[in-house]
Amino acid sequence: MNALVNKMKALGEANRFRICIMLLEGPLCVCQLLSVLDIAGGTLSNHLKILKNAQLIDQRKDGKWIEYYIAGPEAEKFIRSSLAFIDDSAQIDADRKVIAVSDRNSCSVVKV
Amino acid sequence: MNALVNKMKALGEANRFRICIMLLEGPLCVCQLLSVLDIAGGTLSNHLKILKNAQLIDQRKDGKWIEYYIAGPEAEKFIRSSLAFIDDSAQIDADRKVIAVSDRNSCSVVKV
DNA sequence: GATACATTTAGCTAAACATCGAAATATCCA
DNA sequence: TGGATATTTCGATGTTTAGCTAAATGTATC
Repeated sequence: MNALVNKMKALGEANRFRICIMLLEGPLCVCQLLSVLDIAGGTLSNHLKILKNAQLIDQRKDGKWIEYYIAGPEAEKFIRSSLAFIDDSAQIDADRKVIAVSDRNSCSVVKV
Repeated sequence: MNALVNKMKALGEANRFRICIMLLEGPLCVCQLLSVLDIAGGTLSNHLKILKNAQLIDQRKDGKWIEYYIAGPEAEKFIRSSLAFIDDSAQIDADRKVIAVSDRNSCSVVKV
């Protein structure tokens, strides 16, 4: 039961929820996530650690970047099943649009 | 999205999760829940308020007691869908056994 | 109305958490 | 090697949360 409760707790925060939904579309590096979310790098790193501890996501190195992705089929099923209960998808739709055109080669961490 | 995130956050705590699972079996009064959970009455009352704010449960008066129950079909679907992802159901099975024989007429709030 | 039981509220503490900014670490490329 | 970019770690801070106890409120029954 506790593993499930941890997953729920991990998804029970708006930024982390948005991260997971975005990762359903495919792997993303930290700088891409950062370009969508309005939080500091350190904060994002912490959220990613929480999601990883809950076994919802995992990471791999890809050259200069670190890619995050949904941890596995079980995690994906769990996150997808939550989509059925979304009341207002405006934020999610907006995130998807940004991510769709996001390019890791041009998302400077330095915010203007 | 936020309503869903609130539901997740509400279920992302072990005692509250257990409460919801027990209520799937049928309405229960506070003293019955109290006889299962190892927390103080004030703490339980607070958890119930959080679950109610998340629109997962609701309450009604029944004479001397206050009955809590799953808020509606949507809430029930949401909670039930989580059952598919439970890793270890020992706690839940145990709770169900206690609740099955629980009687609101003989569950004194005064703990011995 | 007094008493017993059920529940909530209030006031408190300690732990957990979200956040920031800055420093530290890692990688790539010129 | 050095500069640019990417990411994590660290220390600090304010907020939230779970928990307790005790007091307050509500209801039923004698």
